Amino acid sequence: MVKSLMNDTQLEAIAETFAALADHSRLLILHTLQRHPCYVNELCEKTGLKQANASKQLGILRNAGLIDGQRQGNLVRYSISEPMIFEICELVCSKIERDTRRRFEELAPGKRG
Amino acid sequence: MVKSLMNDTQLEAIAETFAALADHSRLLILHTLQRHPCYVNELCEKTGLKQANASKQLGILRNAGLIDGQRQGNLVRYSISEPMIFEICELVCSKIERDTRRRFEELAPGKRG
DNA sequence: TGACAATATCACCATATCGCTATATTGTAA
DNA sequence: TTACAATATAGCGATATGGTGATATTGTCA
Repeated sequence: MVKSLMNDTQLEAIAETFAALADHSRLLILHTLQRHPCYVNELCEKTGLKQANASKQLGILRNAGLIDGQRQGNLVRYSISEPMIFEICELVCSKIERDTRRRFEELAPGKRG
Repeated sequence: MVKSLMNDTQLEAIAETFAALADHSRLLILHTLQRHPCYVNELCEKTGLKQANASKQLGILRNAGLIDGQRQGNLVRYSISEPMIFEICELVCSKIERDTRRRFEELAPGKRG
């Protein structure tokens, strides 16, 4: 077994960041916050998530250091704290598009799209 | 609830890609394959993963379209099929470094590193 | 064909996670 | 203080996942 350039702690930290991104609801939240910061109730309305679930997912995103929440009286205003995630998502999206196109070509070779 | 620019299928596809990246063992495999393609037994040796587990995780990575496996007689040679993942990992790594440094600064303000 | 090697898959246990309801916490205003 | 609103947390059931040993599959060679 080879000595790794990456140690376990680093790998675990990277894995945790990806885990925070690996959920439909949380991606939806991030996608919503990308347009503009939101209070929790707004987020629930826009995403269709229930309040308890939204709070839970927001906590996970905040723990991962991807978003930031600031109390404003009775409300909490969440915003993206790590714009880098959109670069990442764009890379993934382009990969998925490529995959989809390739799979389509395999199914219907020569067809124009 | 607002109409999303991203539909559920797209979000699910993105989430699945991140899920494939959200595991310590799989990151270790990718990190190993980044240096050069490997046969399964080599991979087991280098990563310390057991054969059954390595096969399982390799299957997940292949399903996610991140790696590619080619039979060569009795062996199967795996290689990265999506170099983009290293761009992604680098972005995440730099974020983690930043976070770590910031946390360190908060604990020991003014200290030189 | 049979014996063997490399890899993949199966069945299982332990653990983690999602979304839910109910409840607790925190802040405002009277 | 009480009443109320916004958010967070607890606890639950259902489901998914990681790692394991055992076994199946696939390929090589005699």
